[in-house]
Amino acid sequence: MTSDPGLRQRKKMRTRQALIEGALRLFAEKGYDQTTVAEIAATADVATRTFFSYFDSKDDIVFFDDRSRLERAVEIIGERQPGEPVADLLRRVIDQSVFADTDSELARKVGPARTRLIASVPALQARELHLLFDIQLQLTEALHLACPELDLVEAAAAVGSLVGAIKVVVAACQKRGNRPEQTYKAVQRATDIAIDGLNSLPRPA
Amino acid sequence: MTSDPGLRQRKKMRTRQALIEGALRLFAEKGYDQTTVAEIAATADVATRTFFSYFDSKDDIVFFDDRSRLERAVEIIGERQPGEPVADLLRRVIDQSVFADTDSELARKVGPARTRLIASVPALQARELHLLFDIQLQLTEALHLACPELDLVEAAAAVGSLVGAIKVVVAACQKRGNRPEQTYKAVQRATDIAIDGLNSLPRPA
DNA sequence: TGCAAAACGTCAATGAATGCAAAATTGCAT
DNA sequence: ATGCAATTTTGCATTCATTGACGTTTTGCA
Repeated sequence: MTSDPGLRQRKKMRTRQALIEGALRLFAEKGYDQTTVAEIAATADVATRTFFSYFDSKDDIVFFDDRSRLERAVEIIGERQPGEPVADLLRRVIDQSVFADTDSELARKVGPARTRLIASVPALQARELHLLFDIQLQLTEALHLACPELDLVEAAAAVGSLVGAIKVVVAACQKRGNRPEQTYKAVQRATDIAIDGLNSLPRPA
Repeated sequence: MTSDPGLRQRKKMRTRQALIEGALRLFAEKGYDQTTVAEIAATADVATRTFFSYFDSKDDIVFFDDRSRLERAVEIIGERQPGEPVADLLRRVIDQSVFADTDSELARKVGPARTRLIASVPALQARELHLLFDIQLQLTEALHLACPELDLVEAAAAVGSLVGAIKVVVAACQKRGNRPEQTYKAVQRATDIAIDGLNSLPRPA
């Protein structure tokens, strides 16, 4: 399958790619709300209707690589070393699927611009949170499978606690306008807090 | 201000209430997607256009009491007893603002039906997650203010970790079709895990 | 080459959301 | 009670995402 994309598939890939690049370029140039689906379709020389056979909605196109990120994460969980502590495993998941650039050069190219875009468009924020939520449910299943010592509730709590801590911390950093480096440190701190628990926080003087 | 709503305000309140009740009734009867804003407006005897001066969007009306829940939560955080452990404080916040019914009888009346509705409509799920995210940022600020021993990152991690664990656990329970009672127990467990940290989870055999 | 499936495009319709200016209501002062 | 000013409500037009139905074109394969 990977060896034989076939003309048909290759063509679809190219169109898909063209739509993504066109969309992100337009979003950057004119803003998300000011860009219509028709315009996006035009950049790839397809009909407006066709756009919707590639993406379910206008906002979907911004998250084109979510699926591959999730797959990588599930893969990492599946490769858990027997006896490896859950905390260690999840640390690796975060590092390699959230921070690592996806294989595609495309993802690398748009990375920071996309982050800014999402942060500035409420509709995209909502979409991202929804996708992330779904991802967490799938990670929960994967974790439950890979760690027989965890019941489903424990797996869900582990995933939710870690991802939740990171997500809110990142948002708080962005809101305050932190540099990426500081934000990265904050993520490490958030991870530690989730792993060590709220009781590990500093006590009142 | 509470003593003198004035005819104008009272009328607005009644219209608002009528819109909410009409909308939720229609959503329950015909489903969310099958209900148009025009129909909702009709149940309250106002023009379609007027709906949008009461709510920013069709999905907004489902979350009519979010604001008051948030306000209660912030209030509770503000009343923190000096020296009270963060974990205890946040436990109370969860109990009293998430589970407790809001003051309004309306919220109580629609409670369970609304939960089912949101779970079944993707657009509402996304909206809920977005609102919840925003709420978490505000709780982070409140917590940071009430607990000087916590820096902003720590406060954000605390809120995100706890809320994240609970949210994912609840979803996992619903997905599996658990009874409300089991789900409630699972929330307690999720809370404990967030507070004690992922390292408190059972180790592999 | 020729057929069946897959993809694309055209057309039309629905419905959310918004801007605008006119019409109706209400609060308040005279 | 009357009238003015502020606030709301409304009707209307418009834009745009999204979807369904259906005919046309391409591509894969026998």
